[in-house]
Amino acid sequence: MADRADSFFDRVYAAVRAIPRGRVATYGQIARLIGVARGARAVGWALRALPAERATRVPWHRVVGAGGRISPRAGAGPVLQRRRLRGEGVAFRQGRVDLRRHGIER
DNA sequence: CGTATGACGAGCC
DNA sequence: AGGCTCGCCATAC
Repeated sequence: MADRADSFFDRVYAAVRAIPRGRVATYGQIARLIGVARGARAVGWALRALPAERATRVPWHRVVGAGGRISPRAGAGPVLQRRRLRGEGVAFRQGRVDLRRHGIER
């Protein structure tokens, strides 16, 4: 079918949807997974373009910044993200996700 | 087509 | 440790 996974955004969404429940990936890892090694920033742009945070099937909350930090941004996103992750059993250490335990494999 | 923007990231001070 | 700058990438305008 026609090409839906051809655009950069869709490739990002596909990769994010592949993150297992209870685990997290960094923007940089997503970028690498879709073949754009230095496109971490663009990954963030793609997630930002998602419809309402609650009205998407893309588990955007499983994507965090390098080191496991939740990227600060306007709105209740960060709070919701942390809440959802904790709901999946993801452990935080000083405001940061413990990537050693919940990070995806590289 | 040039400039601005942003949910990044690594390096430097 | 914490904060700032610079480089990267894909869009928006």
